[in-house]
Amino acid sequence: MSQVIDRFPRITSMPAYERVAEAIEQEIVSGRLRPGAALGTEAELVRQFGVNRSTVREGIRLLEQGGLIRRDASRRLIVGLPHYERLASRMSRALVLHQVTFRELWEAAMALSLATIELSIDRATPQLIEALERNIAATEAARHDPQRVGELDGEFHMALEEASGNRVLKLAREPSNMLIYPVTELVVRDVAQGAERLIHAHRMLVLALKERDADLGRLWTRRHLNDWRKGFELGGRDFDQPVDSVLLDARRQKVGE
Amino acid sequence: MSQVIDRFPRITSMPAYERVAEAIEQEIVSGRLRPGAALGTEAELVRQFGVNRSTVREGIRLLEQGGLIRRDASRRLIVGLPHYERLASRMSRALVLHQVTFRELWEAAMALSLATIELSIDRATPQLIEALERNIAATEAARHDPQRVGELDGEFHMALEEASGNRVLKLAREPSNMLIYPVTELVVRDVAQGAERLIHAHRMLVLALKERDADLGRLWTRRHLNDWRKGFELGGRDFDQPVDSVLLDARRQKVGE
DNA sequence: ACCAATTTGTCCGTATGTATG
DNA sequence: TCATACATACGGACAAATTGG
Repeated sequence: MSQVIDRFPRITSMPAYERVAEAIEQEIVSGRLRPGAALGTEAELVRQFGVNRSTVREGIRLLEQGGLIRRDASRRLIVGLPHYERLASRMSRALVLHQVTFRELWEAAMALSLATIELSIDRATPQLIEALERNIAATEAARHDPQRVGELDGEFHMALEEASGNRVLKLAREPSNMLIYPVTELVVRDVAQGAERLIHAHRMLVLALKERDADLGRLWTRRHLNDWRKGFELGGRDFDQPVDSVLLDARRQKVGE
Repeated sequence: MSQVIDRFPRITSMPAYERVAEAIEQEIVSGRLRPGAALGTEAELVRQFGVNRSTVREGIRLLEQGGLIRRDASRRLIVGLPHYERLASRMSRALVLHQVTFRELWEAAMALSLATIELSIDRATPQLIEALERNIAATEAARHDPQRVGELDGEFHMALEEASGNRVLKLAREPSNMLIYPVTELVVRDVAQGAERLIHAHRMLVLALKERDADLGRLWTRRHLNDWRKGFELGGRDFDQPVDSVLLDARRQKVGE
């Protein structure tokens, strides 16, 4: 047995099903195949690549999982546009497997929330502010239902990210969100006045949007997240503890992936 | 044909290969199968699941793509730990397909860079500061080689993210980085004094780390990124133009994925 | 270093359920 | 309603690579 560390992947090693996947992927990322375009039947791919159906099918599975290709209602292959949520779900799963801590999640959420509110203050439309106010009203109505409050809080911040007009920011936040919001429910449940403090913070954030007051937005973003952290620690939880896979399981059941 | 929108996915619809993949995934994310653990041979999985080998293989391909399982040197299946870079690569590919603009990338990079420098100032070790200084020295030596300057700039910020001690932040930035740094080379090439300004900014960032001066760190992070933006626009490029797939192709060739 | 057993990669043929026209 | 096309799934087969004696 050789002790030498391989520097190069052996050139003969790439199986046919990987090459099939890569060939199709190249066509898509290069733009020659647009999202929504039909990829042809398996039989056609068999003919084009000159490999067996089983091989084509394995290659298809590789891309199918990443969302790069998918099947329409009649199970025909079409080029797909990888959806944010799907990728975010994989990211948060990776975060859990890497045992990141709640502190890391919280720090990242703070940075991204501050950027989100700043951009939203510049770009928020009346329609969006109205949607946020409806969300606050719904949260007030559900203030005694921690689970619903947690859900509505997630929707509030999702709408805020939408308002920022920055999809990169939204995508960067999503993995953290998927792990943080399930805990919000617990925080609201544990802390007396938790729901009220959350609602008030949301109100002040909307006020900041209306007045286009960036300082106010930053202030209440910080307070809102600090409240979350205090609630987290008041519940006897360790801020430097790795995110538990239990959280991910709960989240995945809701998403229904 | 029914015009009714389906409310529920039909329960019989999940193909056997998907159920195979999901069953294995559950074992992994729940922690019952640890990264590095052997998954058994295909024949064993055929026996356990009671399906055909082709079906097992298709299910395996689904997980293989996400990095959740991989093959060791002898092509046996083992549980893998999805690597950041792999996911970041898919994320940036999705960003390109969604035609995000350089403005969106830049705004996200700004938010994350500011957070990174703040945390790094709290947590940077002497070893790390030394590594950053070596990087600056190397950049000075290569100041007339735009490509090398671009690479070293990427390494500088990567090290800075490492110093922040926050993997979520690092992961959130990586997709933007993969699209931004290839352009840094062009910016340095176009702008006279580009390399000098870059080097000076890096020096001031290291100074901020040494003095533990957060204000200084934020100031020069902003200046550094504003420089990048000015250079981008001086090159006649449109800041609100979608990221071109050409960039991704160039990047993917370097990574060699 | 050779040999036998195991395992993966690939291929072939066929049957079945389902969607489309 | 019927016929066709297609994806899904199965069983079997063989070559190449790898392992372990």
